[in-house]
Amino acid sequence: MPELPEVETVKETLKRQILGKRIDKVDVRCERIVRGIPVSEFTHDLSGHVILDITRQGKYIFFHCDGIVMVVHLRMEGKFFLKPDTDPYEKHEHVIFVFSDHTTLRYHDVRKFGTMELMSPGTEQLAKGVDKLGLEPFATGFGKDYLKPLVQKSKRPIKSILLDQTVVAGLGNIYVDEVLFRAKLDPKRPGTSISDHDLEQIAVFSKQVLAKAIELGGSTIRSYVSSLGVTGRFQNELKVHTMVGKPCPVCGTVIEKTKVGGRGTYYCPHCQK
DNA sequence: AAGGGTGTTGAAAG
DNA sequence: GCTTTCAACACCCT
Repeated sequence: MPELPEVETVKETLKRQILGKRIDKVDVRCERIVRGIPVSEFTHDLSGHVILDITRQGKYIFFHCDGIVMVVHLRMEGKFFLKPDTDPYEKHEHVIFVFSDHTTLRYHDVRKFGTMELMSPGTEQLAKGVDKLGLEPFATGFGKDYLKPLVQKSKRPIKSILLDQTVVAGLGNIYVDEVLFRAKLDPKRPGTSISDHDLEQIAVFSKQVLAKAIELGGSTIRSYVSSLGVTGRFQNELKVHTMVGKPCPVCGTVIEKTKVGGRGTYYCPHCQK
């Protein structure tokens, strides 16, 4: 369920629920989720440590413990649930963190794409993927001038450029469609064709859309079971994404669905040039 | 009922 | 390099 607003919501919810808890043991039932080190080392290194803080960068979540940092990416369908340790494990609960207070944090991931990796405190910026992240839309310095060389020197479709996490950290398939609709840009336009004014629009709407989505707790589409902290309400604000066949809220033209860079893409063929 | 699609990303191939 | 395609996996919907 991960784009920046959903990950932010998960992070905030987790902070309220598990800060200060001590990990007694970790049960890994799907080994491929743990990256970089053997599972035995992963569980050993986390056991006995207290969760002191939880932070987010792009779509990555950092669990800061005393002496170790766990870097998690939810990929397509990763979710966390807090449950009593007496609850039976469910089918897709692949990593279970058992706390000393007999609660458990369950990592649920139907497709098993999510990742967890351990870093020494202070080196988490070097984690794979994190090391190449571009600026978040809210970061100081994010704006037209930052985007200019990254966008205007690329022939790739503007949508693909904005999905590239080394360019903008945090935008994903939903919010890119929404940003490009508000900026009135055809998702297939090559980066080289994007004007300075367009870049300004992209920067402004990236901030605006993500801020509103965070405020509403992210989006819940595809009727997911509500996961920890993620029963968002931004889906009610979506203007194009998932709206194929519906009228454009601006001009009434029927919203179309196409494919850009292999991703399902919703847009208004009249408004977005 | 097989095939295409799904809020991601990185490895491989061109 | 840069850009595109595809695989990782399980499930849902035509």
